[in-house]
Amino acid sequence: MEEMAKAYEPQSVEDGIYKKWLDSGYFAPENLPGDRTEPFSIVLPPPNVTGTLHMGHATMLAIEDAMVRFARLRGKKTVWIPGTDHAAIATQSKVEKMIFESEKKTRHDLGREEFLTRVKAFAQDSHDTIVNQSKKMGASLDWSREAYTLDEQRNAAVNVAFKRMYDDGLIYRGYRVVNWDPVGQTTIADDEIVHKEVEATLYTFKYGADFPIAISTTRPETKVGDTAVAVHPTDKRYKKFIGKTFDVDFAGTKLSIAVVADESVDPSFGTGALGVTPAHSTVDAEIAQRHGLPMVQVIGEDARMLPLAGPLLEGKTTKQARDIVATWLREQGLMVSEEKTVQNLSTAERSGGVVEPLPKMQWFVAVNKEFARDGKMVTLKQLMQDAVRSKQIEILPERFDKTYFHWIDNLRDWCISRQIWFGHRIPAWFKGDDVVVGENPGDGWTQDPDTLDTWFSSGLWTFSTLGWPNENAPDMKAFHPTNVLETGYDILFFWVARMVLMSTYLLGEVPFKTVYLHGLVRDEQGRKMSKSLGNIIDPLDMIAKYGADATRLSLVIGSTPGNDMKLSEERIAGFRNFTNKLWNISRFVDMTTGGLRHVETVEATTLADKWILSRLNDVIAKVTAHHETYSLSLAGELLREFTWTDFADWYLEIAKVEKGKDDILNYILERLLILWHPFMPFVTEEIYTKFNRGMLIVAEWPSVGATLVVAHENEFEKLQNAITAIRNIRSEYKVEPKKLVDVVLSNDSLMPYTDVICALARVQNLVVGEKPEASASAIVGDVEVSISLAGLVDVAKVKARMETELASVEKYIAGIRARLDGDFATNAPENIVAGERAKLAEAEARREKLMQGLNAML
RNA sequence: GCGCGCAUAGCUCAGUUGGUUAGAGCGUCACAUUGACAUUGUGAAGGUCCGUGGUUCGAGUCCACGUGCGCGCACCA
Repeated sequence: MEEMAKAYEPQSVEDGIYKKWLDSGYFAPENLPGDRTEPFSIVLPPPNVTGTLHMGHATMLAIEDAMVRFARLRGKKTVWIPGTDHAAIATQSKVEKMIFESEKKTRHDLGREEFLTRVKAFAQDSHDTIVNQSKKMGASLDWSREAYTLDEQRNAAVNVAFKRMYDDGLIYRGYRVVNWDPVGQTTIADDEIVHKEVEATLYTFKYGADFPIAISTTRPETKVGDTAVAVHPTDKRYKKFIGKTFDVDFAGTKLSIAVVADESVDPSFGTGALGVTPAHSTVDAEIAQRHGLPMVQVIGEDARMLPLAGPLLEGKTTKQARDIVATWLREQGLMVSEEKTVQNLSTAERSGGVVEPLPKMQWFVAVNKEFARDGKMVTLKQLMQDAVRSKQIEILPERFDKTYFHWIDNLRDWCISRQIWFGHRIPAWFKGDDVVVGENPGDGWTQDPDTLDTWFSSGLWTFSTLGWPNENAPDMKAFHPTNVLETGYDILFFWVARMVLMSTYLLGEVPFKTVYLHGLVRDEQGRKMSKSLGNIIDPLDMIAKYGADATRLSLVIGSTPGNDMKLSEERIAGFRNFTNKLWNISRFVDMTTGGLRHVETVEATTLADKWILSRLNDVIAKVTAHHETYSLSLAGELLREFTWTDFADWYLEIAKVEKGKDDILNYILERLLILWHPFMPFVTEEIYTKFNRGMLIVAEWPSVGATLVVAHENEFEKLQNAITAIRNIRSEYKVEPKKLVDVVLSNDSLMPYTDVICALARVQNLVVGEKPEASASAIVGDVEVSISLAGLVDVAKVKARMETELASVEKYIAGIRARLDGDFATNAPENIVAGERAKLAEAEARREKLMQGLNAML
């Protein structure tokens, strides 16, 4: 038997253990032992192949792995599917940036094919890093099922989904105002926009001297594209102009401006009149549509003015054009006022470019269009709402329900085409004005050059990873809908909502039953971790320094759904101490019981045994329940409390003086390792090898009630006091506990504590009767030490303590009495009142004892 | 503007459906430490549960209003 090292060294064992798991094949459900019928499945939110994993990913892996390992230990047919996301725009812009920095070339210099080769190489690299990091974390992912949002199978799924939606009229092509990112040279979705506050000037002016209404704008250069002025229908100032059209000469362009009435105009803002630029504002485009106004595009894709903007502005940047128009207005005497204001500028999340709303021919998913489903007319929006409203999907924490509904209520058609190269090519083919969606119809047809929004393929993730579009794929039947989707709350809309859309539409079932939203990992001061702040904690560094188990614990314990978490290296170091504690508990049991071994059942003979075993049962029951409701943090805290305080600090101490506990120590330790395994898989697996019971990853979760014993609360307190007494005697008199053999009780002032002393005697294996004698003694070993307890206790201290206690008991009694005298006794439920009465009786008894003791001391 | 959240010990946070003496970790202080544990133990101090009002026999928990902070969405033309 090899002795365990004094301290646990994660670095020397973790890689070996992971390899052992891989070799066992247990990450794949078909290899799991036993006859498993109940499925448990999670698909990993695929990390973007844009780089490396950060603490957010580590949190995701730690939480999901805990869920998955728990399910596996509970005997479920468990699978956790890994994968990565091609993250279209994010990846393409990153590679573009890198290529430009090193070679000063753009993607157009390289050409589509060469550029895509470069992106693929980069993505492959990132992928390998991510996989390696996930393994370091101990993630029990089924690598045999690994998927990639841009691989062949997923592409097949995308094409089928696209065609089906197109055939149902839910995907359409339309000339609409979209968010154009002039830097990335692509359209982006509404939720890829980031608003930034910037200073701007609000110009108020008239289009021309003869135009009767003044308007306000921060973007006068767009006004060359105006076709109307909108006012509120009830606005008395302008009522007389509604329906009229004015021709004006504006900054070198001839404009024809109609005055229309629209409810959406706020009469109290500015002049109460809104210049309508249908081509360069989504809001204006909607107004224009309502009134049948023409759309004039004056800004191009390069964010420069088009010829239609007139000779004065053509070719100028929007900023230059703005100044030109402002100057022109001042010169013409048309400017009414100029004031500083704060403008919320729309920028592209990825490229940082200032978004320019432009009309473009794009592909859209219609979220408000009705289609037939099970004989009823529904919309995609309704499907998304119903899934959550009907509780088929439960969101944790619940409050995100509201956010979810709020978002869907405001949802507009989803623009899914992107003018970038990296991504799923849109499966649409053109020949003149003809369009075919699906396979290449043959010669003379050209495919749409655009690619799909990355979230289109991500939306299919729960089932594209399970073999869809083959609906008879065995994994589809076995594992869909998945049990949990665990992800950060920041992508509730981007991703979660779109998965609900795709799954309910394409499969008619929800993609998952529970959504567990974890918080963001922040630094000690609550700031986001970022490169520029230099406050990033790298998971790999932490694993190297403190071990994967400690890193995982720090991310799971103390983290509740939906709430951000502050993480510091200190915190991780604290959990490293705990992994070491568990190691040393095992080391102690190993050394003192002659080696770790499986014990099937145990019998509780002493008070301490009954207590610790009843605690264990309680912990098993509660930890199991917490896992089932995904309250991982609570489960972890409970386990830590039990392991450190109850088992290590108390029971192990008792075991040092009270022999014959070898079986119970082994019994509890083995079960403790299983209970801890979901949270700290490495150290538990390593210790478990000493039990010679095969691999812990497929052990059997302990059940409650194997040894159901109940110890009275009071007895537990006595034990604690007894242990304290041993320690005090030991330290004050420098007596080794094993040689303490005689206890003399000779002072009446200790009467209130005779129970405690009695318990102490029991722990010491001293023989005592029902009522403690004034003295008790026994001989252990060959040394006899005689100690009078009266001499050990500072009577003044005891008296003071008793007096304090008496005061608080009096107060407590008064409180209960007051309640019982009031309406409480008649109005509260009987069992509650009875409980109060019992507490009162108990407190009174305690008071009686304390008073007796105090009297004796006088 | 619309919506959501948070406020509990010095710090970070738990606190399940209201049940009556509010908990943990870290930190602080005191004591102990030849130990399975360099990473240990025991104990102590520390709280008007943001404020005000309400519902209730009973409120940290439910309701209303207020204050402070944070987040999401939309946007002002």
